[in-house]
Amino acid sequence: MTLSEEDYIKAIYHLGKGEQTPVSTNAVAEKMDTKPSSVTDMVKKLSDKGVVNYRRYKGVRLTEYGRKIALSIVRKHRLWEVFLVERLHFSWDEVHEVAEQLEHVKSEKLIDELDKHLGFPKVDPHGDPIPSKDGEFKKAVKKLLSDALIGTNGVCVGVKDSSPPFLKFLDKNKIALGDPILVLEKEEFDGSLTIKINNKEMRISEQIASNLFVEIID
Amino acid sequence: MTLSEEDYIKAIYHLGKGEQTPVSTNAVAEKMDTKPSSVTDMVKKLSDKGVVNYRRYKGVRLTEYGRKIALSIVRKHRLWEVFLVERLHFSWDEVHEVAEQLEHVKSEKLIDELDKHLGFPKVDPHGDPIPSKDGEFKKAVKKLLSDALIGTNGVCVGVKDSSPPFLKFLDKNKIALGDPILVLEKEEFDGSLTIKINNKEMRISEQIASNLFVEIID
DNA sequence: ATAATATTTTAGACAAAACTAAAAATTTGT
DNA sequence: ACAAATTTTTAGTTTTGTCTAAAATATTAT
Repeated sequence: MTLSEEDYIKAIYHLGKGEQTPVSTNAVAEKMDTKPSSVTDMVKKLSDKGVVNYRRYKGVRLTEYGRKIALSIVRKHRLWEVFLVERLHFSWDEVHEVAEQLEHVKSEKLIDELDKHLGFPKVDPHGDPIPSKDGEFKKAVKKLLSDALIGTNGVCVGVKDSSPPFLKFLDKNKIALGDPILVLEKEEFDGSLTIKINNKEMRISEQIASNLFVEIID
Repeated sequence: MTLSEEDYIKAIYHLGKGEQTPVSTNAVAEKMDTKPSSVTDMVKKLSDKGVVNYRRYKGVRLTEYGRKIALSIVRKHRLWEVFLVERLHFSWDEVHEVAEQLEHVKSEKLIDELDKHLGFPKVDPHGDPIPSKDGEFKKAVKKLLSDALIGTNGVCVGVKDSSPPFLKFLDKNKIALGDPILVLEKEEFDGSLTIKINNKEMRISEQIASNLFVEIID
């Protein structure tokens, strides 16, 4: 697979929400910042290679083979993201561009050893699950903290609102990405939550909770 | 710089022995496993960009600007090699191909953080020096271990005698290329050395020492 | 249902980087 | 010095991935 082919495969994978639904030419073009005619050309090539199913005017979707390739790219991307954040002091919003490049490096040993080196992480710094070597996901569910049930055990994996005031609030309250969170109580009246984070109980408003993404472990 | 341009720059750099001497079109073609006519084309383009000086039929050499680029690529290549060997359990002869890919990843922060992460290594696993960020080398000198002074810190980089018995000896004593060596003591009487290698002290005869090349860090 | 609109494909061109075959310049051998 | 051999360049193609403009198909709105 060439670099360009891999980029298309990844785009089709993401647009297809992990599979199924055929993706429109225009959608791919938009996502890849290219022209629809270019997409048509590439999609024909990928079809010849058995990576996608394509019928003109009807959109495109990955074959089982194409999905395998997509998952291996996603796996590489997310493992590199973990490496960048955990070992090289990148912040979680700086990693994407670099991981985008690293994901194209070809070496099975490299990625297996990287996985081992990082302790076989299950999610990337944004909380998205990392496919295993054989293409399986640990189905981790990402949801807003405000949507979590009482008793939910999760990991703080992202923010919806990334404005400075909100980030500053998190910082001041020592809430960081990767922190485990347990939901203890939920107030009917205002939707505020009592949570346990870093072994400390605290109460947060509905507004805060609805801007924090958590990943539910099971 | 495109990937291809970077490869040419690196080839010209290496063939020019770190600078100076003009390099022939044929030599570049041979090194890059391509045709001389392709080299001519590319070299013209690089000349237009100010990366090389080129006069037809007279060969090509890097400009000061081109040398800067070459050094930054070499720096990346060698830092990645250190990473692969020290952190991901690659052996020193497996790293080249992968480092060849990683060296093209563009991110200043990535390489600076990697450097820091690895503890600012001065040489790669083959004992070749790693250019610093501003393009300086710690001029590494290669000499026979038997010629090294007490206290010398170096890296094992080659053998003079490459006969099976000698190589077998090295293997049995877990002395491998890339291993760092510290000279602790030198016996007047027979020239035998006490060295520290892989965090283990051992004594080796003058004969062994005079067949092992080491690269001295400073 | 059909005209208007939007999407997608086709056809033809272009740039980058490679190649082949032939021409030009340089180097070598006598 | 000059013919032969070698090296290098030029000219013309090819492939990959892109683009524009125009044609074809699908969707939507009346």
